Amino acid sequence: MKYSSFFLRTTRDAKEFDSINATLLIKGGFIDQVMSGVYTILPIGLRVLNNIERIVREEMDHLGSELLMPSLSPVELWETTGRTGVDVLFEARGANDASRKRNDGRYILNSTHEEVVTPLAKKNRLSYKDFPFAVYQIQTKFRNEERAKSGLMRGREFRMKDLYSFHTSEEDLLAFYEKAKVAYMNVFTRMGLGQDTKITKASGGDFTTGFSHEFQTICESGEDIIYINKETGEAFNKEVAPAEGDFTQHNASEVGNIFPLNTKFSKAFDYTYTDEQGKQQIVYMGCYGIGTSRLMGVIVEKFHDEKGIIWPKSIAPFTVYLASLNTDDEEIRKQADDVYQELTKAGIETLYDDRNVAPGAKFSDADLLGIPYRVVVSKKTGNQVELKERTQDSSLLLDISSCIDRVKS
RNA sequence: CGGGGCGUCGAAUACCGGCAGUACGCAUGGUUUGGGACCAUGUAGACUGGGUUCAAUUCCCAGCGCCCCGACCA
Repeated sequence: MKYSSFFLRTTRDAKEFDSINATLLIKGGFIDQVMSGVYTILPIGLRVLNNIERIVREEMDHLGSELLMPSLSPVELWETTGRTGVDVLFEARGANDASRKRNDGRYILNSTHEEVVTPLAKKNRLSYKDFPFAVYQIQTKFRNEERAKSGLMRGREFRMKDLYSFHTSEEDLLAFYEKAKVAYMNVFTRMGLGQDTKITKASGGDFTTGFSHEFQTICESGEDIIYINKETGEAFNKEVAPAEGDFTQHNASEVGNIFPLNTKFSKAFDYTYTDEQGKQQIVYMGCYGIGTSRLMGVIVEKFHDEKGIIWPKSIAPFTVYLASLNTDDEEIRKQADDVYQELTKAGIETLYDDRNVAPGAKFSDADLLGIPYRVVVSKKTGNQVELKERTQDSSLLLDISSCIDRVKS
């Protein structure tokens, strides 16, 4: 991708926002605020989000089948489960519904999808032979947070992966629940968050009288407080923290949350299956969420320095930032074009800064954007290139082929 | 949802009851090119509605929006 034709604009003098992720993502042109808690994901930001969601997909495909449910649903479904009173729900109606005297103009902008997925499953999974099964989606969710804040950490519209599992017994549900924990940790580990992400006991909230489990990433700007038992390593959300024991306290941000729903929604929708004896039995369900856009914010909070973002290689928007200096020199321009071709041919995703701007502007953009490798072509580099990692201060002068080998290794 | 603050060129800010300023960006020309270069010229701005006043961007009221603190966060 050539910088000059990419829809990307960084700013030098953006003001400081209430969180590091908001400041760096806005300065770097990853996101643009449309209103409180609502952001456009700009092209370079979308590359990151897509990478995050690709990893989530790869892990979730082991658990269930991907589908896509709608953002809009009829309010009647929510009346069935009694969740219309939840105050984060956005209600929507057609602009002309009132004047047309229609009374079917009430919709919910879905904040989660139990109300959609349970009737769906009930349509075609009715025999014990059909169980267990699970479906998931990655989709935009709406929650009317009373106070949106901290950039991507707490928006009113955000991206989420939500998976729903269906079982013939509580034991089977719990077995799947443990498999989901493993898959979740794989996701966070692949993004560099494995060490600092704790499976945390939390309240079951509206869903269950028992515990749910949150995946909490220890993070200064996190909105939650968790306690970790020094002896056992067990983690607890503040809301369920036990009084006994020796604990360390941490700020943390919730990147995932899983609930054993048991029969809450199957009862509401009267979802039963036929067992081997021909009898009707109630279905057991679980739900499992990962906030993918929030993950993007948390990763920035975890991985940055005074110069900008430091993306983990697995989700970086590009692998290489290619900067050609001395762009008015025809020969160097041509050499940089060739290096760009070579990198691209080698399958390395490259942002080629071909702009006619001062070298410092290119270096600071490379740092701010957090791309893992920086490759420089200039009159100093001769017929070689200079390779520098984002995390290191020193650079190496290399032939293009050994540069490619290093980047790919 | 309680409390507070703020709305000024594209973004950031300043001053002011009487011609709205700065540096950034953007445009044009020239000089530059290893850590956000420089010169010249140009470009563009007072959230909306009402009130007070000879005169309102400035003071008052309302609305809308944004931000911060707290509560909330299935």
